[in-house]
Amino acid sequence: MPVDNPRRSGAGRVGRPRAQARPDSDLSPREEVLAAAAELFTRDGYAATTTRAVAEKAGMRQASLYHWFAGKEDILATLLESTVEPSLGRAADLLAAVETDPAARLWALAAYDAALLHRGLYNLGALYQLPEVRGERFQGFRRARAELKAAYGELLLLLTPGEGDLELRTDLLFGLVEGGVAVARERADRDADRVAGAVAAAALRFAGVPADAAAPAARAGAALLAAPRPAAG
Amino acid sequence: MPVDNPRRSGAGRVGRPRAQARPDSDLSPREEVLAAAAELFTRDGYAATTTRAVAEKAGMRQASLYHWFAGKEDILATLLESTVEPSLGRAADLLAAVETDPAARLWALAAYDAALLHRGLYNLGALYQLPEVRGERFQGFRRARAELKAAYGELLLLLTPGEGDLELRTDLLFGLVEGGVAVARERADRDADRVAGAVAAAALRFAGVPADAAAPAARAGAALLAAPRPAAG
DNA sequence: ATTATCTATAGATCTATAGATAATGC
DNA sequence: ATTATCTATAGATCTATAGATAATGC
Repeated sequence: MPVDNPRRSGAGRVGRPRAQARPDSDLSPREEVLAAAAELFTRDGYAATTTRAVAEKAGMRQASLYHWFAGKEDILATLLESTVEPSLGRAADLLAAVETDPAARLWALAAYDAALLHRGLYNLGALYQLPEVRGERFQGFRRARAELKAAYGELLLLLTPGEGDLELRTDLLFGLVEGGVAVARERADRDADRVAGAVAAAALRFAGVPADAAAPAARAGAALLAAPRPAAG
Repeated sequence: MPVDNPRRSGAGRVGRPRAQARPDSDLSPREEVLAAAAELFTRDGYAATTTRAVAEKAGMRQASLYHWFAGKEDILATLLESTVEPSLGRAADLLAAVETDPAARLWALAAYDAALLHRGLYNLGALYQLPEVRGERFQGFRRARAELKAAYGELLLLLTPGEGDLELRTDLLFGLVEGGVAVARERADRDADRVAGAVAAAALRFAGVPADAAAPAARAGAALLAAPRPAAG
């Protein structure tokens, strides 16, 4: 089986050289494939993207893909997992910060998550809807996404105790973030931070945070994101 | 070219009989194809659904599809258009009702739209994200959807005059409805009206409607939907 | 004559595997 | 010996077209 982090560049790479030599990319071949796939999947759609197109964009032949991934689904699953994980890590930190105003924590979670969905190559938000994602290989991703949603739910409960239908309201809050970014992303001229701030403000209103409390909560939330993350343990 | 509404059932249908006779369906062959495609596209995804599967579910052979539609894309475009159009009609009525409280009108629009997205076979909300939808055949759909979004924007402007960034906030409101329904739909045990009510309530909060004004606005909005639609002028 | 269907199939892919090859590692 | 790549291709589809056929309409 291939090693996760082979020497990335320079002379003296193990293995047969590529048919099309390319400038050194600083990425491992595995990462090159993921980056290529992320761009093509989001631009052209998962089903419409061929393994050949991914491989060529990554600088290798179609068959070489299979040295790094079990198949096309494996690539998608890896990408999806890598998109939720950072938000999930943040969510854990924010849930643990029990002394901090829940409104600030919700602002921080929504802003972080929205910025991640918006930025980078990855508008994988849209891919969540894919029926392929129902398959077994995607269980890890689905679990992580459900956990992230549950974090929104916990903060929402702190902000609106006593209101019924928490589960449905959690789904709508989560849908606001994912769907809001998806629609906002249809215009190319917006930067991630602006969208993230607007999404986070909307999340606070959704959670019933009064208008005069919103601005301080946003400031506190931004400060949470700026601070170094607490060490695990 | 085929006629839009051929005799739907009974003995004496024009044309060669189907290979697999079926109980009369009350639908025209065209409608049978659309119903079959709607279910398969949303269940298995557009790309993963073959023309053969659609045809067989509709009770005809694969090639017979092409008598009614120019191709697979044509079927999808027709479906998408038919999903937005009713909401668009409602939106026009609601924008014209200038004497009515904008909060009630926004409630009505969001609830109607959400219920439509949630109900029926059609969770075509998810298909909006498809890269195929960028093609030329989908221009009509895209225009209709943009017009629907603009209606949300007009009501939002009435409710929050003076707040900046109206365009981005409109996108987020629209994303809240589409995305909220998409996530809420992941659980099968919710009925459309409950989801629609929750989405509409969230839309009011998003638009800054104060908590004590929300319940009356919801009642007035529901009344708007219950009343017969005004005749076109 | 017109219509709605059918059967048959050309042509175009696309994924994944088999097996060879050209580097470095030891 | 190990690794990362390559070339070649089997096998499986899938869409859309060509042309025939079996009803009703007039």
